[in-house]
Amino acid sequence: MSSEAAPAQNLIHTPSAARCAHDFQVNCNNCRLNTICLPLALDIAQVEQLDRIIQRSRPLQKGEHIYRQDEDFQSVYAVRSGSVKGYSITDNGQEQVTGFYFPGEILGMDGIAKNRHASSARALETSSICEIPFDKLGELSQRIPSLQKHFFQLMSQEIAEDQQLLTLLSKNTADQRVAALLLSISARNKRRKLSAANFRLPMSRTDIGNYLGLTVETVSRVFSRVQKLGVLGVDNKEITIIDIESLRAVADGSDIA
Amino acid sequence: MSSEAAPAQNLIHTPSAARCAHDFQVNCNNCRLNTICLPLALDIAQVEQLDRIIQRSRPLQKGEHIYRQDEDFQSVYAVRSGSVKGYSITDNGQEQVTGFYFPGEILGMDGIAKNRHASSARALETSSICEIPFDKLGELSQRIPSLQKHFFQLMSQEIAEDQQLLTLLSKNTADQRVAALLLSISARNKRRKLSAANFRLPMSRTDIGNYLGLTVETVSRVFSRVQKLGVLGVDNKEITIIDIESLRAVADGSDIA
DNA sequence: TCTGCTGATTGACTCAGGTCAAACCGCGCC
DNA sequence: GGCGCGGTTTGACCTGAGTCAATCAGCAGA
Repeated sequence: MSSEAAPAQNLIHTPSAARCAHDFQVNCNNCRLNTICLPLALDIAQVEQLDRIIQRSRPLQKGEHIYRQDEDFQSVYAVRSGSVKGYSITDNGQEQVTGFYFPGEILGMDGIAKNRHASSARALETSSICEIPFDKLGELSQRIPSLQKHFFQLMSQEIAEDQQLLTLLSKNTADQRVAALLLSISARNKRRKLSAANFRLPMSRTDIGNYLGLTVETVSRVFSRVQKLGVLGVDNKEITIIDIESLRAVADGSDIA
Repeated sequence: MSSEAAPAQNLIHTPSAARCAHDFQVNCNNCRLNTICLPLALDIAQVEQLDRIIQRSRPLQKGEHIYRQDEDFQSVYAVRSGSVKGYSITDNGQEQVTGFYFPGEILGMDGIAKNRHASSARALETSSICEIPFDKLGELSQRIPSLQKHFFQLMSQEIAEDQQLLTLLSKNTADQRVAALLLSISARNKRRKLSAANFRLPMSRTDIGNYLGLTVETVSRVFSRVQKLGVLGVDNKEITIIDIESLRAVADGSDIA
């Protein structure tokens, strides 16, 4: 359902090729993310059926929107490469970051209920996205039980994760929240066979703070403090987890020695 | 999918009748909640198919569990009467209230992802519950597209609501949070054709605080303050919304005159 | 190279809500 | 009736994170 694009394939400057999926020579069967975003139980023929409904457009530039709040809901999306920020604008006009999405992850499922997107999503860096038209996915799910099950599971997972986040926000200190986010990103990197200890944060401090219910200043102070303790190396957006056990200790509030 | 039990039918003291659905003389077609928890598009025959898989057991007493965190996931549940508290226990042993469920509402969907309940649920008062075995629901959804769609929508709605709650917790003051909860309960009462202005809170102040990321003391102070302003009447758990416009003003932070 | 802009950091001060402690209330039970 | 207990309220005080402000670093464009 999503595949990391080969770097050499960036077709941004060939607009005639845009929206033509074949040019990307990518499909679910050869995508190295398919163990993450596809149900394991699908056979090759079924994956091909799914593949046929998926639309792969040109990569999005940093800041471009995938969908906007209140737009008609048509599709859910899988991140193939890059990263995405989900956010909504509240009645009184402030932004609330609702999530960060990395390769292999699905976004847009909050729009199904009302047939209108409940949030917006924009690329945090140049990103490739697979679009999955939801009505076609529904039809296909009628015929492939394991696909239906997979989507129920994906949505359930998002519910469970949001509830964990609620706990984080309502019970934990600034240090714990930031540590938990870093551990989450590290774990998601690991799942994609990337370094769990070394990564570049694609989002700004402001976005991190917004997501975690903190101000920029507090996020910045936490980074400084934890760096001083020798738990993290922080060089602007470049993060090195030096002592993951201590980071876990920070995350669950058991003060480090 | 759920029906408010006739009060006279309380069979708690006739254990032999427990687990025998017929004794409750209740089904989805005669349930006055069916416009809330069923997809509108189902015809009578389809509702009967659904009805056949639903299990209605004896009413639960206050404090009894519907399911427990980490138990095998088998079913989702609909509240027919009463009310339910969802909560989870974090790694470090504290309780986090994840939601309150009223008649017509569905709970347990966070267990689908891992096939294990991610939270626990217990009755806040004597309550009747419809149990919907999830594997059978999945099969039925294969045959009834509008039922599949309805469940996708229900889950999507829960995601969207959780994200609104995240915003509430990360951006709003204690006053705003409490006001928002009261407005939510009021609106849900209204949907069930009950009084939007007068109701009894089934949960404790502690639960409210836990749910909203506040302490009991703060919740209590907010109630006192808002009561003194003439916006609410508070008599222990009995709530009267005296001035709903002002309550809305409190909820969105625009201070009342 | 300089200039301007956006994002990150650091410090000083404030305050909303947490903590701790003491009443208080309603209710079931003896 | 009196007793005990869990839940609620209120007060006094404290603190973690927000606010405001200054500075700094990185980078794009002239």
